[in-house]
Amino acid sequence: MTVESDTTGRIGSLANEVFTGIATKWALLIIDALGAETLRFNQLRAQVEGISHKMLAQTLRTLERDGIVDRTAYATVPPRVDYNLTAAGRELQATIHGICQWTHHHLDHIQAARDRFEGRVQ
Amino acid sequence: MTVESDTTGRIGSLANEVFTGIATKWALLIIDALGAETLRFNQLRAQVEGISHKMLAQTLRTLERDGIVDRTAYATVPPRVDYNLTAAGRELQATIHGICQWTHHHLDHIQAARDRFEGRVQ
DNA sequence: CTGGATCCGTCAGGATACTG
DNA sequence: CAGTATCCTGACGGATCCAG
Repeated sequence: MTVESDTTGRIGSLANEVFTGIATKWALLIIDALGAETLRFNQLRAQVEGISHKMLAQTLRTLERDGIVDRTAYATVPPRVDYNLTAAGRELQATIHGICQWTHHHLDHIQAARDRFEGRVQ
Repeated sequence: MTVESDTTGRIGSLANEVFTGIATKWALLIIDALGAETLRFNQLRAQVEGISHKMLAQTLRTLERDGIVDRTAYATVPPRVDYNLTAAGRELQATIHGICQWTHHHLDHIQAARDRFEGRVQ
């Protein structure tokens, strides 16, 4: 429905690009973590299990660019930067949180499915 | 409950492993596609834009193993295999569909945020 | 038509060091 | 503390061929 805009930008490719950006382990975990409260860089690093310094910075940058995460830097020393979700980001977080909840609630179910699968494949 | 399975007893690692499996572009798109209707292999291939033969088969396998996707093969010739979501899978699909919807609804918002960001970074 | 198996290039992403 | 830049390895994932 009315997808073709101009010569340069196909909306479809933008959608794919954006989706590719958030359909990532780290992006999803970061967004979910920010759902609870505003966090600073190293607080996020501690909260998102196993994420590296580089990936956190990199992912936060694209999330900020796409208007999902809001970044506010204070000119203090040492510097202090707060990250929180934008209005759009909070909407997204609500659904993402559902995935995390689902994973948590179905762990035993999944374990059983795996055992069944293993026996099935011999 | 049902945590004490292996020597390590790390339920956290299972959760992380499962989450890593579904927090993927292809997995999310496949699950969302199956939300609408039962689909066959090549129907899925056509529906999930840009997915390769290999990744479709591979992702479907792990989704089946984790009890998210149900696979039913008919012993006909040529063979015919139907994929659909399990009960747990449908729960998951509901939240995943929210992400797809979000992406679709916020495209203009994102585009504006990008433009703003570009100007901001000089 | 479904779905392995193999080869192979690309790049995501970790480790490290450096700046403000 | 926050963020960037560089190097380098492993795996993700595409293309292709083979099988039931």
